[in-house]
Parts: sequence; C-alpha cells; structure tokens
Amino acid sequence: MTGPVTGLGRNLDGVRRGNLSAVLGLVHRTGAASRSQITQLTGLNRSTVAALVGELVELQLVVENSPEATNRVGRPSPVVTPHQRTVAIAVNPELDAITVGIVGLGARVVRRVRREVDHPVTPHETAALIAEVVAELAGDLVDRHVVGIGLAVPGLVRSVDDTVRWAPHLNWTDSGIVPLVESATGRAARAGNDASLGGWAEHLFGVGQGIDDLIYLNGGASGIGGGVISGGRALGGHSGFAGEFGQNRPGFADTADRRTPNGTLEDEVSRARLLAALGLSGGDEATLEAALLSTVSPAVREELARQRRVLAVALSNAINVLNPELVVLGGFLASVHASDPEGLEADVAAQAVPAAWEGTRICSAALGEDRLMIGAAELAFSALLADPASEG
Amino acid sequence: MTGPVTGLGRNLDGVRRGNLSAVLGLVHRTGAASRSQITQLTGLNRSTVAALVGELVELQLVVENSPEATNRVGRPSPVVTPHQRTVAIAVNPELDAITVGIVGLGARVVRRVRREVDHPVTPHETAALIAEVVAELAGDLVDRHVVGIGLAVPGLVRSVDDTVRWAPHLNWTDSGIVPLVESATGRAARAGNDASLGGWAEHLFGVGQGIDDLIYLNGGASGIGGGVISGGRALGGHSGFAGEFGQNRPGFADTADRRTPNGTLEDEVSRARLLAALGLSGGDEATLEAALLSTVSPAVREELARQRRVLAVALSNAINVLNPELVVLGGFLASVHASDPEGLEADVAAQAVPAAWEGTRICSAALGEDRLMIGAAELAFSALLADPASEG
DNA sequence: GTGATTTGGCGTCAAGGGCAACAAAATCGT
DNA sequence: ACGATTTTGTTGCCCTTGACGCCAAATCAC
Repeated sequence: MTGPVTGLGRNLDGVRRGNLSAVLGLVHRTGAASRSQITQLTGLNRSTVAALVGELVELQLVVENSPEATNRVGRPSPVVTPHQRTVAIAVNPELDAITVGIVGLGARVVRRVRREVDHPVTPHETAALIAEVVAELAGDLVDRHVVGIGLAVPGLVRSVDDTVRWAPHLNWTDSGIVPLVESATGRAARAGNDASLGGWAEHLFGVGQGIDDLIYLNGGASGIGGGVISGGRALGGHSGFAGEFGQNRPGFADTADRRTPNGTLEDEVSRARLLAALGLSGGDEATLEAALLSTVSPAVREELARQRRVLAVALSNAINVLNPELVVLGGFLASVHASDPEGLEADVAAQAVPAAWEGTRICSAALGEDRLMIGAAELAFSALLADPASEG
Repeated sequence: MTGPVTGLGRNLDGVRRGNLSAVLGLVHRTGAASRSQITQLTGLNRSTVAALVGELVELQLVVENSPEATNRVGRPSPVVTPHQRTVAIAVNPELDAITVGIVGLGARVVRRVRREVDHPVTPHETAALIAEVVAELAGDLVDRHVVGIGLAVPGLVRSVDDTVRWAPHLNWTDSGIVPLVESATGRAARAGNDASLGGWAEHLFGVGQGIDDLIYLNGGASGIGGGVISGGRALGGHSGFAGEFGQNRPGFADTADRRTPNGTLEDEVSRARLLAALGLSGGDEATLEAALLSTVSPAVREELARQRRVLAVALSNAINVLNPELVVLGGFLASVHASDPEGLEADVAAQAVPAAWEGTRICSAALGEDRLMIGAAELAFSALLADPASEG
C-alpha cells in the first residue's frame, strides 16, 4: 500500500502521508488549531483539510470540538486538538536518578516520576528499573495508546541505530540500551542525546518556538551539552554526535582567565567551579541560581564574570559558524547569563562577526524540568508524526 | 496552474514538480544516467520516469541517447544527459580580478575569462565590467539558453535578498549588487558567499560527492572562509552568514604558538605568514604549495607546523559541534594539510571528541579553479533545478 | 536459433487534491 | 427582529498523476 519512503521520487501516497503529517504536526506543535487555521497554514484546500482531519479523528489521534465564541464574523471553525489517548513514555537516566514521564501529544506532561538510585546503574539495571516504573504507572496508561519509549541519554547516541556510543557520566560504552529497554518493557524505544533533545524541545515548545536557526547550550552537573537547530531541522551530523560544545577549546580574550593548560569549555566553565566559589557542595539548579544572583562575594562575582567571558568566546565561535537567530542557555549557563546579560552580549558582540551577531539574541531556556521529558517524548512520537496512518 | 510553494501541505503539482526536479537534479549531478538508473534511484515507476524524462526532453533540458554496449543482459536503457543548450553565467569578483565563466548543466565549464583590474572596483564598476565581459562572450551564447547569472562574492551575503552585507576584501558594505548586475546585463542574477558556494560545489561534484555532512574550509589571500553541508543541505543560518570559521578564536594547545593577543583563526593561520616565512611576496596557489612542500628551511617548516597545530584546534572544535563525515581543505589550507597529513590528523584526534572524530576524514579539495565557477553556476541553476517546468 | 532476462511503451486504473456550488452559523446593520 | 454579509463546513465532480499489467524489443547464454 505505501511506497518506499526512501528514494528521491515522490508518489501520491507520499502526498497523503505528508499532508497527514503536516496537519498532525501542526496540531501537536500548537496544541490546538482551528480547521480554518490549518487550511491557511498548510495552503491546502478546505475540503482536503476536512478529509485529513476526518482521517486523523478516525485514527483517534485528534478530536474536534466546537469552538468558543470568537466575536468574529462568519461560521465558526471547529477546533482540532490532540487526542488525550495517545501518549509517549519519556525517560531520562542520570547518574543519581532516573526520571520517567508520560507525555501526551501537544507536549502535555501527564506524569513525572523521579526514581533515585544510590549507585551508578548499568544499562541492564536501567532497563529493569524503567520497566519497574512503567509498571507502576500502568494506572495512568489504561485506555491510552502508548506509541513507545523515548530516552534522553547524557551521552553520545549513534543516530543510525540509537546505540549509546559513549556516556561518560553513566560509564556506558557502546551500549545497546534500546533493545534492552524494548525487551524489558515490551514496547518500542528510541534513544537520543539529552542536550540535543532539550534543544529540540525548546525549539518546538519553548523560547525557540517558530525560530528555525538556534543553538542550545545546557550547563549540567556533568558538563556542557548542546544541540543545533538549523533550517528547522535538528543538526545531527554524520553519526548523530553533533552539538558537543562542551568539548571545544575556545580562545581566551584574557589569558589570565585560563584555569587549565589546554582545557575544554566545560573544564573552564563549570558548575563545580561556581559551587567551589560559593563554598557549596551541591544543590539543585534553583538554589544555585538564587545563591549566584544574590551573592555579594567579590570572589564569586569574579568567577561568574570569568566564566561569562570564556563562554562569550565559545558563543562567538558558534555564532560565526552557525549564524543562529537565537542562543538558548539552560542549566547553570542560564545563571551565568542572568548574572549579567548585557555583559555577556557585549563580550560576544566584541568578538563575533558583527553582521552575524546583529540578528542574534541570547536568552535563557523556558521549559524547566519538563524539557527532557518533552524532548524524549518527541523522539517516541517521531514515527507517528512522520506517518500518522501507519499505526493506530 | 502551480500551487503555492509555501506552506506545509503538499499537492499533486508539488509531486510533479518534485519528481521533475529529482530527475533533472540526478542527471545534473551525475552528468549522465540511464532511464533504468533513474528508475532505481528515484524509486519511481518505469512509466513515470518515462513521462518525466519525456517532459524534460520537450523542455530541452535533457537529451536521450542510445546507450553504448554494456555487455549486460536485457534491453538497453537510453542514457539521459543534460542538454548543452542550458547554461549559467558564473561570476567571481575578487580584489585583483573578475572571473566570468559559462557553465552548463552537469557542471561542464565551457568558458572561463579572467579580467584583471588595477584598482578596487565598486559594485557599479563590477556590474558594468560583468556586462562587458558577458557581451564579449556572446559568441558562446548563441543558440543557448542562459538561466541567469550567479555571483560568488568574497563576503557576507544576506540570504533573503542576496545583498552583500559586508565584503571587507572588496570594501563593499550593504551593496545591492544583484539589481545592478541585472540591470547592466538584462539577466536574472543571484549572489552567495564564495566559500559556501565552493563547499557546495565540492559536495556535488568534488571530493564530497555523496557525502551529506561535510565542512569546507578555504584558505585564500584575504583570509579563511568556509561552508557547512549538513544532511545534504547547505547550512546558511538565519541570515545566510554561516561558515565564518576564519573569524573564530580557537584555543591554543601550546600558548607559545600564539602570534596575536586575541586573534582570530585567520590572523594566526594565514597565507601571508607562510609567504613571509618563505621570504616571498606573492604568487599563485600552485607555486606556494610547491615551495612549501619542497622547502628545507627549518623556519618555514616550523611555521607550517605551527599553523597546522592551530588549525587542528579549530577543526577539532568544528568536528565536535558538527560531526562531519569529511573535512575538505582548499587553498593554502590544503598545503598546510599536505605538508603533514598524519600530523594534522593526530592533533585533531588528540583534541576532538573521540567518537566524533572516528568517522571523520580530512582531505584536500578537488575541483581547483573551476570550483567557484561551478558553485556560482549552481546558484543560477537553483530555481530551474527546483522547478524545471517553470521556465523554458 | 531459442530461451531467459531486462527494460521501454501503452492502455487502464485508482487515489487524492482542487474546485465550485450550496448550506450552515455567526456578526452587523437597520 | 430580520435580512445582509461574511466565513467556513459539506458535497459531488473533475483532473492530474503515479502505479500496474501486458506486450514488444533488445541483448546474452547455450
């Protein structure tokens, strides 16, 4: 029935697939869209949109509701919203805990469960733990259609087969976590890099909505990860390892800012150095940010300023090469930014190609704790969004 | 007749357009392809391919020839080649000369004329000069269909309207060169960044053939430019300014390698520094490379090695972020590479993320002097390749 | 020369989006 | 309150286009 997706040629099945995908994607991304809006945004005929929405309704992927009063002339257009029945299971394995969530179409996070672990978990243990938590969440899954499991892994994930090439934080190497999770849970799974998925989530539902060229840098406990969106597409590179900004070696405008002989960005700009300056040993992101923004200690302020200066070089380099419209900073990098936004922008402006910097903004991430859940769920939804008719 | 190209939706016209584009693009990129090859590569039905090729023949964009003996069983499949009638005019304005060429579909460079100039030319002078040279080439254009003019400009070109935002080498700022050339020649024109177009040319017809993720760095007299191909698409960024690797500030594995306080890559790695080490004042690329590879001077060898070490950091940074399959080096950077390929690779291997570097190769560019002609022509061809039926 | 294999040509089919006419549902004007 | 206007859903028909099946053509192996 359906032709091969591969190949340069397009066939009529592909048109139908693409249009179903466009409509479902629109409803998914916007959360709700009227049929007339869909008609305008897709450029398709009213009758075509009616048929497409009808098919999506039959597939139980969307619902049509009568619209609220809009105070505009003309027949009101029914509002199309994602069907609450379709959900994905999102997983984020970290060093100290595994977070599992249930996320519906439209990026609605239904549940989020954080399961602490007291020792570094192996892929096998992780898969078992995921299966355990998913079993506990069974109550939330009745009468729901689970499209699959998406894993946001803090490490390099090979794009061809979703194997984890290297996750230093978890101490995984060449791990086929996906089949482990699939056999432990009996559900289809996908895996991706956490920062790349976070960037994708910010692009679709966060500060990057509608922005097709952005870079996302996340400062976590283990280092700095990132993702690039270019032309509305996630930039994966040949193997899917793109976005490793933290491993870059930036220049130093002032060599006195250097703390390591030939260190990487994440050696120089790190949460650990900020905590050390503060005299703290840990704490979550919110308390770190509060401590940083309220401190009066000159040493802390200077460390913040130093990290800001080093970050500015790295961002300038990235802006020169990628010419993004937006730079999104998450984690402790958002705190570094918030401590002196104008200072960071001035440093970047001084070092980036002026024309490239002109159109660029820097801002902090928006989605907070849901970011990785949404990004991981997006991975699980991707096949459905690309071909809504293929599965029920 | 044709629906709007904009919008997420696909219609039947779009299928036809896309298929014509796929077939013409295939013939263009490969230079010649049999109907059966086209059938295989596009995944379309034989009858569909026959209709598409027939339409392209009617449009005088391709020709069908009886195939040479293939020594294989079965009815021979006619070979489809680009029609020699369709050409583009390629232009590369530089500081010391303007090069104008005639390039046919399939990247066949028919003519190339270099017109020296004795003073920096303004956009107006450039347009007049182009018109003059094009008029001289009229003999080569009889019975030919010229799709338009493509300019490869050494500077930042805004993608929305092809204006030259900044071309320091030519001393142009915010120049609307395209309308000037159009009114001077009476032909449609497009403009793009020279290095990005060079990278695109290497991707389509050079060492990057079939490789969908590559970065291209070109070392010229005026500095280092570059282009990124990601997922088979040219990475332009928000405004089209992406690829300015030369303006980056890389780290230094050995701070003794640093020659400037807070210099950019092209301050540290430059043709001028190589010429100075050689005691030369100028010369073309071939003589420079010959001199560099045959030198016995320790000072020159050390300068080469220093530039190689600095370049390695910049390449490592780029590989970490973009995870390319191939790094293509052109101009004097090809010489820096050729002077010690293993040394460069070893330095990159030591500093890039190992997993990302594993799948990456470094090589020198292949197309030589035709590169910018082909890249600029590609710009002129792009509308035709995207929608072959739109124009005759 | 005959059979096998590959591929082009042609007629037919079916799927799907465009289109136009009509109907329905809201607002606006009097 | 009632009609005019505007916007949009609904319905039936049309047309384009790629797929499919059958046959013919061209080459190779024996």
